[in-house]
Amino acid sequence: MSLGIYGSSILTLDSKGRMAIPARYRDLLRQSCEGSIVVTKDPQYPSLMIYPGKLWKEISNRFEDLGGLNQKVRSMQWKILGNASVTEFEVSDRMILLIPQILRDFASLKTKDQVALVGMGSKFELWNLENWERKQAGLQVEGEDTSSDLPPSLEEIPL
Amino acid sequence: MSLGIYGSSILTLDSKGRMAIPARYRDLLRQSCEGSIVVTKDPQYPSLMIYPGKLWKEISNRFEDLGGLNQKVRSMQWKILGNASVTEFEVSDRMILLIPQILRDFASLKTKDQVALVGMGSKFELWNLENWERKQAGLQVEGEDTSSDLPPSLEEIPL
DNA sequence: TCTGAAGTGGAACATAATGTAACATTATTT
DNA sequence: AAATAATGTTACATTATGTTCCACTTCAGA
Repeated sequence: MSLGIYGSSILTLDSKGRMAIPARYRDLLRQSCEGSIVVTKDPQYPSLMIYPGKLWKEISNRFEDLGGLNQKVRSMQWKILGNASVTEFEVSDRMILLIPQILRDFASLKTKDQVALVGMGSKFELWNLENWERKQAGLQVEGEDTSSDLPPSLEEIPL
Repeated sequence: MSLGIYGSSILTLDSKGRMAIPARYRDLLRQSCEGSIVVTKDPQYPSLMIYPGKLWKEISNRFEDLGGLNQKVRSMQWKILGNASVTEFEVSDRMILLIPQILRDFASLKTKDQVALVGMGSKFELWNLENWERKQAGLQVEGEDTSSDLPPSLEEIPL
């Protein structure tokens, strides 16, 4: 069942690469993050996925259950599991999220720069603002990889 | 089953981009919005869709269930889910709706300007008045995108 | 142990969102 | 036709929110 996380916000990363989760999402997240939020790479586009802890557990388990003998599965596992950054939350927290430098580089997010945080139902995507606007306009962006057709076992995972 | 929301109204956005839902729709909405109303982009025309909460839950769940590994599905999710603005209502409320700036820009709605709110059965459309009049006259408007053919999984969703 | 870099936390500021009340216009009733 | 009620719009006051600044902590390597 969906968490009801929708809409996009323009935010700025501070000088250390942190951002505040917009207030309207905080209650929703407290109910579903189970104390943690996970940021990882998007497998197809130069953007980041932000999962509430509970959903992350489901999705990461699905990937692990697939085993590692299929090439495409394996590289998807590297991308999703191998880049995940877990942040612990106190319930009372103002929900400030540090995006590690490796992930900022991957998505072209610079400190003191504007980013787009996009609610996609039960998770967020985090985009460089310029790239997000290009995708909205139907254009391609540097670093996207939508070439490979995926095995059915992967297509079933509600990433 | 249809809600019976029909007809069009000419309204004006206030200086902050808000509008009051016309009184004649309010009772209908209270019965079907389940405490919330959702505004999002129209996928084909430069206008906005306004859904009562209950219908939004059905539609958004359909999109989320499709997963995110297909390109065309993903970009439709971006458009519909990623741009949705959820407004909570108290039952006794006067039903004033803030249209976020990103959505106003998309549909060319300026503050202190006239707009057309069009009842389409179970949802509304919100148009720049000039564009609405052009469409009534059978003309094209800037920002239309009716080109792309969609995968069957998307065509089935009663947007 | 010292030093520098990276991460964390609190408070203050500016701005945006929200709520309230009054006004003007339209519709309805007597 | 006049009076009353309902409705949409405007203006102002209040609250909430995101961002910045600065001080403090932690950790790794010299």
